[in-house]
Amino acid sequence: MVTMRDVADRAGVSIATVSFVVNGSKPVSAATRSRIERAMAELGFRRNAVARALASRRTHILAMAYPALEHSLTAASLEFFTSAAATAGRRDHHLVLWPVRNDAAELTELLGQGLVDGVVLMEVQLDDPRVVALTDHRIPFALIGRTADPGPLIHVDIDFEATIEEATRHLYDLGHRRIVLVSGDRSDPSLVDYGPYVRSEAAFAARAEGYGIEPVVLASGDTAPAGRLVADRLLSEHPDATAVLVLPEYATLGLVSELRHRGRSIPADLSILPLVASHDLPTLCDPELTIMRSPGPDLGRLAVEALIDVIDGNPPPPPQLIPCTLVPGASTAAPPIAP
Amino acid sequence: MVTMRDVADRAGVSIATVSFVVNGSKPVSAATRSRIERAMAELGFRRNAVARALASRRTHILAMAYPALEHSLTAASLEFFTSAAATAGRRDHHLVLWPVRNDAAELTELLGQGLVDGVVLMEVQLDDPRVVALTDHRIPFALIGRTADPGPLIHVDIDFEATIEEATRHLYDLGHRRIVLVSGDRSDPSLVDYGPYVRSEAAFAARAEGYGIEPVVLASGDTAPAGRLVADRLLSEHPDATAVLVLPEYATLGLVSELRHRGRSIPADLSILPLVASHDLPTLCDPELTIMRSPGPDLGRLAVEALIDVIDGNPPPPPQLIPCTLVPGASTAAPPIAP
DNA sequence: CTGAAAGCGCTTACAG
DNA sequence: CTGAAAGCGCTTACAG
Repeated sequence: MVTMRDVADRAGVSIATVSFVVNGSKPVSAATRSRIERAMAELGFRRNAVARALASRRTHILAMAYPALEHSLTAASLEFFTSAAATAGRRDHHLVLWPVRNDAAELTELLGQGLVDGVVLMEVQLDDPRVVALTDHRIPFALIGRTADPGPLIHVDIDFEATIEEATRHLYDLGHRRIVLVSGDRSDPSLVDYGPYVRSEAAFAARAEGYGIEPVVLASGDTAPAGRLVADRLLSEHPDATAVLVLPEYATLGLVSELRHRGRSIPADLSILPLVASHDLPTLCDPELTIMRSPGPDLGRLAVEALIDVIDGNPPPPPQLIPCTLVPGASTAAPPIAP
Repeated sequence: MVTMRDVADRAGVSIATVSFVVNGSKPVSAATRSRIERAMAELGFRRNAVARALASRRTHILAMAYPALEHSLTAASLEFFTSAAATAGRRDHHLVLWPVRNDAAELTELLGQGLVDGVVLMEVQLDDPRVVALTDHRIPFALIGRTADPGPLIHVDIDFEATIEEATRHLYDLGHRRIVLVSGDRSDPSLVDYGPYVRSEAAFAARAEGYGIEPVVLASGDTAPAGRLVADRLLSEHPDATAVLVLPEYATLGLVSELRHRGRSIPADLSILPLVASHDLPTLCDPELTIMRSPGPDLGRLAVEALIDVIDGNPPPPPQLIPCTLVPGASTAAPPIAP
């Protein structure tokens, strides 16, 4: 391994000076700088990140905590990750996906080791023990999502109110008056308290009231089979529905497939509009879906930028709520019977 | 931060002795051990992993290199990751998903920093520059997949020959004599050289010859729309086919959906059998698919165990090839016209 | 069984 | 602009 010592010897300077040019942390004369740079190139010097971390108390590693062993990573989470990683790279940090069980203990264990400078937390519960652990530890962290009362916590999230507003208006303007929201399955213990479901249901209730329509909500797990089951309930319990907003992304697949299997034409008989959709969701269905596109890439980037700002000792940017945006496809149209 | 110094002072011993009990690296008398353990508990001591890494030259971090910015993580890769991470945890290591562009340069950059003790490489090409970079760097690594000639490289992979053999026999025994293999799109520059496609096509050709049937191969990208397109070609170019083996996992979704849309009944008219399927694939389709289940979890575990063995200086276990296993579902049956 | 000390490869006041 | 030196928090021969 080539060390700064080796470079310093070959360039005839002290290791401090080598450090100054490697980090650009202090002015160095052009002459000695070029001697050092040549020595580094000739020796193939690479700064050891572990030693740097110990001396500077910064590992430059950011962990995206991910409950790997609980459930599979969703497409939405992957969008956060990809964009967050790219942003971190641009700012001289590594962002890695770190499997951590969905409770506070394993996270605390990780933090105690001092390997990471900051944490990005996804799938935040309204009342999340991991947020408590992070706060107690005084480690910088950013939420993608938010607790019931995030206060001054650094966070970015989807603006569910604005998303529901635009989605509902889109359907209303097409003429729909019987709109069903398929939300998440709140009986699942890990989701009783899941912000996106809670906030969307509340926003839908408010919006529906504003439009004078009934706010019907069906719960569904986030899998294709669960989506098929909800298609059943939709047809039997709400046969007059003409449009469906869908929150759990994978349920959409089963819902659409089962509705078509039962002879319903989309969008002629029923309009389908997923509310927080990843990039690839539309092509997974036939017809290609109209979606509310998730701002996942933006959220991943903003979360990491805020996090690194705080680590650097800068004031954190204010929390940001970003709505999903309507991307036209072939799954929404006017209802079969004009109102 | 509580350090070993603090613990040593409170227990009235040297930091060396503290280190011995923390690591269990040397015998310590019961009396002083319990004094130290009490001191650690009272102070809430957590060993600093960065200092440990610098002193011991082992970070205990394993990177699963993942080309995040090139394409999204597939369900199959996630299965590797989850199982690999769990295995690493059991053996006192962290396995994290590290976004690294799919060329040698960024990987070399990462290795140079000395942050990781070993690397697990996925989506290995037959001729893979990353393998060269890893070898040159003399860092321990394990492949999930393999190069054209892996030689003594540590690797685990799917046994494509056995998988094709079992899948083809399953269909043949049901009575099928017109079997099409949907393989990957080799015109994609990143996949010209992709082992699973190359090896499966070769194995299928050999097997088909053994059964005296024609080895028809269609190429498809690994997306649902690509799967729809291949359904087109299947019906127009090979209208007499009665069964389809499918390699690109996501293409299966589009293929099945388009075939049903065109009025083909599965499995009455056509049997569909995905060859390397993740756990959740069957439920994404209706009817639920018969699949060749990927041994992803086994491969992830075996790769990490081999890797840690080598890092520990033990002889590496021999390479392992594991076939996919047939999991019955509702997408294969006898062909419509008995042979 | 336990301790003093060197050392891992850097960063960073401090001096000049 | 440059260097000598302390220090980051551990591990690990080496002695006793």
